[in-house]
Amino acid sequence: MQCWLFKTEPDLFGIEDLARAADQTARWDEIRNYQARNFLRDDVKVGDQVFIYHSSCKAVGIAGLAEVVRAAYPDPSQFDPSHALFDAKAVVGSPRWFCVDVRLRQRFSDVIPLRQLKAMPELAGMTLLRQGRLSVQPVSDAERRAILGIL
DNA sequence: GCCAACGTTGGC
DNA sequence: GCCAACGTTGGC
Repeated sequence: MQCWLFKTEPDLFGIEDLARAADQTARWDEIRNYQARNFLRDDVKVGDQVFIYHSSCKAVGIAGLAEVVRAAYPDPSQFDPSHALFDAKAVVGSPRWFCVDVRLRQRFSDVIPLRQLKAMPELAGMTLLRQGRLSVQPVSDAERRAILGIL
């Protein structure tokens, strides 16, 4: 079992939306970054755990935990001309962008603030803290335990 | 709103 | 393949 961190802007889609979704399950789509895409397409598997991270908002940090319930499939938004992220270069049968489905497992009573994560020596090497802009990223076992240990 | 860091595009 | 210009992310 691999663990991941997925970023999202809660003003657009946050953990509250995931909690309200049917079966608390939602498509994790609209990823348009190749490094993130490659992780989604090649490495994210059913049963993997996912920390849900809220960015660009008031309470920046980790909001909860989800689980992958469907592995990579073509992101439909790339083929939809009315969609803001429509990709004219994407070809059905040879898609560029992928998505997965996740189900909520646990909504943390409080968002774990980014500030607190930054202060933890165990997380000093974490991708989140080292690489600014990556919306799908692996979390090591030690990092996962350190984060869950906060709860 | 600012701005640093990083990714993408496109001319050559 | 280089690199300048431009666009986006995302914390503050």
